[in-house]
Amino acid sequence: MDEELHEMIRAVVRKIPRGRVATYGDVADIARAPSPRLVGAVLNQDGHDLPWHRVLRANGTCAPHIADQQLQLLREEGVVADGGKVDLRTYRWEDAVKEKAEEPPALW
DNA sequence: CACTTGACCGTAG
DNA sequence: TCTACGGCCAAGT
Repeated sequence: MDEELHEMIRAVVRKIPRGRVATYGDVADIARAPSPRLVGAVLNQDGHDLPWHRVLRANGTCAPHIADQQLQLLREEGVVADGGKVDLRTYRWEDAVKEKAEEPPALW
């Protein structure tokens, strides 16, 4: 696994503001990762220090095995989940979407 | 080297 | 809205 990319992904996740969320796909794009799967893989290994709970699937749901804790942590930040799903239109990290649309060569 | 696995995603039906 | 499928890519067996 590419160490630099690995580091990049963690940096992006750390950057997600409180009370907001991002999808694995968003993080992948911003971190220039080849696939969203990689983001999940990285969080699975080194995600324990990060606000990993702010990362969810493209449809607003969380991975089954961690759903309970994730939803609770989010609730503590004011992110409400209806029927196990979060409304991305409301809580999605908009700045990330904007950056992604513009193609900033910025290297974070 | 071939095959399976997984914190995924977009498109059809 | 929800499920099924195919595609995806690195890591592990």
